[in-house]
Amino acid sequence: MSEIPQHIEDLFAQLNPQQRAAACHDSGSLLIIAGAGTGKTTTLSHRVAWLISQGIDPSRILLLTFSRRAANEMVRRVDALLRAMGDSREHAASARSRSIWGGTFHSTAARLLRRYGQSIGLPDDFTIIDRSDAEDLMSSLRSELELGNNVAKFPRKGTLVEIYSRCVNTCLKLEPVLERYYPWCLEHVEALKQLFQAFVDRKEQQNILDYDDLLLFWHALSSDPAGGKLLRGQFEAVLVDEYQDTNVLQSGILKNLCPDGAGLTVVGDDAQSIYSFRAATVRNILDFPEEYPGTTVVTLEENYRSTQPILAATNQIIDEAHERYEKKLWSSKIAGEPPILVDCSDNNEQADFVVTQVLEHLEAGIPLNQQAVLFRASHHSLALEVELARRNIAYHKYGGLKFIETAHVKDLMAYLRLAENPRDAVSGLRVLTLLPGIGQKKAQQLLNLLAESGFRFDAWSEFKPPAATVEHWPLFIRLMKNLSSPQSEKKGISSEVHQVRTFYSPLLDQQYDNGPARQRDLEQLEQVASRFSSRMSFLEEITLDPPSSTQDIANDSSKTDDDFLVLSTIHSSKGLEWDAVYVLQAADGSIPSEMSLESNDEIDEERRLFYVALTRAKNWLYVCFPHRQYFQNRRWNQAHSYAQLTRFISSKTLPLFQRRPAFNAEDLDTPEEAQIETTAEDIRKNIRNMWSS
DNA sequence: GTAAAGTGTGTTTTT
DNA sequence: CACACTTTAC
Repeated sequence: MSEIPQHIEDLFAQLNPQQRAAACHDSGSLLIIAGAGTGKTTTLSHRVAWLISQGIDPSRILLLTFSRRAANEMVRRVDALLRAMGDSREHAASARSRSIWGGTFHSTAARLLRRYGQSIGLPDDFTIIDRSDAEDLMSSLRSELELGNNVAKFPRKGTLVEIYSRCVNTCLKLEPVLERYYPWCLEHVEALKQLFQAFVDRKEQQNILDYDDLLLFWHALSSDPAGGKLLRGQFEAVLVDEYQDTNVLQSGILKNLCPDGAGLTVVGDDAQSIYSFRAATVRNILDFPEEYPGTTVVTLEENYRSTQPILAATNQIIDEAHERYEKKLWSSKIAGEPPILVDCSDNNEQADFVVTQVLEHLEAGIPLNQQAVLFRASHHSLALEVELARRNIAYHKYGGLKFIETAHVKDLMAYLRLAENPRDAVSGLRVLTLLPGIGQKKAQQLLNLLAESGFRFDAWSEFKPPAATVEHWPLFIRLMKNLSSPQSEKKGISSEVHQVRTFYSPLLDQQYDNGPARQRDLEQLEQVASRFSSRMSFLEEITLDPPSSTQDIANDSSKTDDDFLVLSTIHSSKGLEWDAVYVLQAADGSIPSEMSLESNDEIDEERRLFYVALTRAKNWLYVCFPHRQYFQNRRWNQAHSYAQLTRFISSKTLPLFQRRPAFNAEDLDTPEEAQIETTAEDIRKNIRNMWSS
């Protein structure tokens, strides 16, 4: 460690010795094992500030995080540090921190490929498709090639993309992937090969890249002798957050960027690896020291987040994992409430309990935004959402079905994407089949016509539309021509959204129910669009970093400081923390998920997931266990079974919790009104069901 | 031949 | 409730 000037010394004095060692490490490869709540973000931002203070040009620093939000937060903190370091040029400080390359692997890939992709023969005007677009493409190729027709158990489109994606991200061939993860698909190997081949070809023809391609081409670019040199010349320091959730392709990219590890810093926690379904491998972080000999390993174990009673429980839970690397988190916050295991009769009572407890904390001065409800699967929060709506409590839900994935939003984006890239037949097919009277076949003919004309929408004027299409057809052509005219760009992207909306609104009302609500979504999208300078950047941002909740979109610009409760999947809660945390559905089958019981590896990952959920809590932790589980099945409407407590609260863990029922007996007869209301509803439901088939 | 309406089945997590 | 597949309508 080199000598530290006094004014910088002061800034780093607030770090603990391990954090400080990490932040001020020299340029050799560095692995920071950062347990939950150990000040990872602080350490990483100090490290970036340190590197800059050592004379590294910020534009030659690459900071890879798992979301753009995390990247922005990091840059903000670096900025603050640079100012505090007394950079004489105040403005210079923020300009410098802004020039840092920050973002996700995927968004960074897009940026780099637009700049340098041509050197490996990739056009710079590609458009990017998301997961469901990839599924649509896969599905239309499947029917085009007539694969899997009349064949039992041919994988569905979602599974097809999953298999394909896993092959790409693990860098494995099809057969081993099938054997390991999809053995029931082995009989279709040949069909799959043919299909995936066509999938690759088609994406090339259409000048589109999917999520996997972004990594794949970045990897290819970095492997190329010339391309690799270019990228290595671009970056002097590379820092990676959440390294436990990277995959083989991503670690390969890093290896190409920093072959001997010089300038490379990775941060993560093997106990929080929860993305193996996305081909992330915990081996990346575990084997890092062998991959880069001479690596300095720093372990952060002092937890600044949770109270000791909460840590005692979470430490015990992670201790029981099959494979793990020893570290023991400790906290100086000795005193505190024990975590509470709440017995609920069913998920309605669970919802009731959460709302009651949330309000109690609110009255005691804990704002809603310092409280969060976490769950394994998006639908686990349904009953709670109903209750929150009924009692007028504001909430934001993260994870699950995103705003951007709803059909009407996808429709609108497809018009814009087709205008941006007329070769994009996925979007073409989508917008054409929206027109009444046009289905798969006619749409395909029209797309062929478009291709033959050199992708000029004029070509469609020759088409004789069927009766149902007549009134829409000329308007549609005019819309597409307007959007693709050079003048359109000048008027701004939100004017384009407006034009699309004008054309599409009547179709929307016809196509879907709940029209007004959907129309409102599109109005919001128009608002959002006004913040973007070009159609390309709008499309790219929206596909690579979609707003994670519908409410975010509404509030983003106006920054309403309305207080709201956070509802989130555990996956989306990564890296965050709240004063009070409520975990729903701590029952076997939900946590761990029924779907992930095949192997010890899968169960271990579910355990880590539970661990991640619990370690989000600072002061209060409630784990809810609804005893009775209802079946959603239409046929067995009223059926239920009695669940088991999640296996992750073992006999050794249980004593670390305080166990109590959701409501005490005396509480139960107080809210009489509500009591009678629900009872009546139950009776009606039962009566109705007596006559339903 | 093609589009649209109808029927039966299975539900995680996300860049 | 969306998906794959089937039947009916144009």
